[in-house]
Amino acid sequence: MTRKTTQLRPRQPSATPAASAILDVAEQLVQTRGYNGFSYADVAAQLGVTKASLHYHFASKAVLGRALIERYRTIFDASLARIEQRSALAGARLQHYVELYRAVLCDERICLCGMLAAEHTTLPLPMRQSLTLFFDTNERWLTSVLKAGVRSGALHLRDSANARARLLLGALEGAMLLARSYGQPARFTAAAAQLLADLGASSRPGARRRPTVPARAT
Amino acid sequence: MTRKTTQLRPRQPSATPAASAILDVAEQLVQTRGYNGFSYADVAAQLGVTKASLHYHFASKAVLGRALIERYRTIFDASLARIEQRSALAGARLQHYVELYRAVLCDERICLCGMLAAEHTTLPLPMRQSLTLFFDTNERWLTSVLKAGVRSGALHLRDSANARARLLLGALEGAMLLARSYGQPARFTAAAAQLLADLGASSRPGARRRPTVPARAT
DNA sequence: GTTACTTTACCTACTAGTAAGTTAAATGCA
DNA sequence: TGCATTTAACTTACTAGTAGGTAAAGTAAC
Repeated sequence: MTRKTTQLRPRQPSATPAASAILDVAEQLVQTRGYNGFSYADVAAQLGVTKASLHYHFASKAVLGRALIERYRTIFDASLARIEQRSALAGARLQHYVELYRAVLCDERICLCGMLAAEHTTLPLPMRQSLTLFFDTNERWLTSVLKAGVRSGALHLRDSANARARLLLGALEGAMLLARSYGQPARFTAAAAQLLADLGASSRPGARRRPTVPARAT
Repeated sequence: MTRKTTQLRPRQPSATPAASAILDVAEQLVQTRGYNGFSYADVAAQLGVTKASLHYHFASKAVLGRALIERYRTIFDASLARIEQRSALAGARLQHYVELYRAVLCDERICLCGMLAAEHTTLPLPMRQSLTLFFDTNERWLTSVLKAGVRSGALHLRDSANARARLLLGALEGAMLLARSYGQPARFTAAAAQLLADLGASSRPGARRRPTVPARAT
């Protein structure tokens, strides 16, 4: 009698090359078609493997979905850290933040978490929790950048930095949504430029609306 | 030989009470779970009829989906017309426009077309076309309201009325998305208030930022 | 007795998920 | 070093359930 036959679960949760390839394909599918708009069969077909093989790496679709958000958030966090390293000014940091979104959109995708937010009510609890974590992280980062911008005099807010951060986050997600459904990434760029201009930040990194130090002519 | 057997399609496309009940249920389902997140079985179960009965009224899911958007747009258009009748000031009109969205959100839904925009790539062509029509209509209406507001001096825009209309539309859709996934409608209200304040409109209908008549102290 | 509507009974395709067998490489140990 | 044993990484072949959709018969009212 064969007792210990198949036993799922690889050593490292999702860091193996195969698992990461699955995540790549699944991510693209969720960002274009949504969580309810793709199946294990789609992923398997694109990778040229069987569905069962996917189940070996990610026991269920819910587990895969969660891993997707976790990885997305990790990579996003790293991008935010890089922005802080490379740019000191609030305006430039926001500029680069917008650029993160633009890159996604130009790949004919929308933000993974924006998409999942739409499907929120149909998602398993762990996915909903990870989702909130992603938005919270973004909100906190934006809030701190906005606060710094206000302190330095580069930005001018009517309302609290936190409220403005939430507005920005939602507005960028919404702008992506519409820009993609029109197939016009420029719609997103235009919206983002206005949102930043509303903060008193100019649309080009380095420039200022009311420079504290006289701007050097080139 | 039975020649003329079952022949689908009722006289009036979707105006019968039964058809409109189907649309009601389907609309709620799409607004909460998405087009790919509900099935004919769900609608049938909620109405206590069979799936086949639904197919009599709406031959396919795509047909139902299109009818959903068309009806939504018609009703939305009527609401916009009513706003124009009842309010003359741009600020008040925008206020009421926001109120349309808020009502949807407080019903634990998001905008039908915002949801469908997320699922855009998976939708049949007719639905995508109707969707664009909805957004175009909204954009035009907002543009005209903004233009009137600028003319009257009630609003102040840095950019074109059209660009600002697109921003508003996207920002409101995005704010809904996030507010619902947090289960906090107040997040939407806060975002909307800021968006209107950014136009130089105050957050309460009737009031102004720089009143031409001195404000009465209470 | 036709028109409007609904049901029963089905179909095919696809969904997530599972059980058990296969292969190739890593590992334990004589 | 050589062979046995694990184990990671799959595959084949299947499950039960659901998806959207159809054919034909039944009912009820004008």
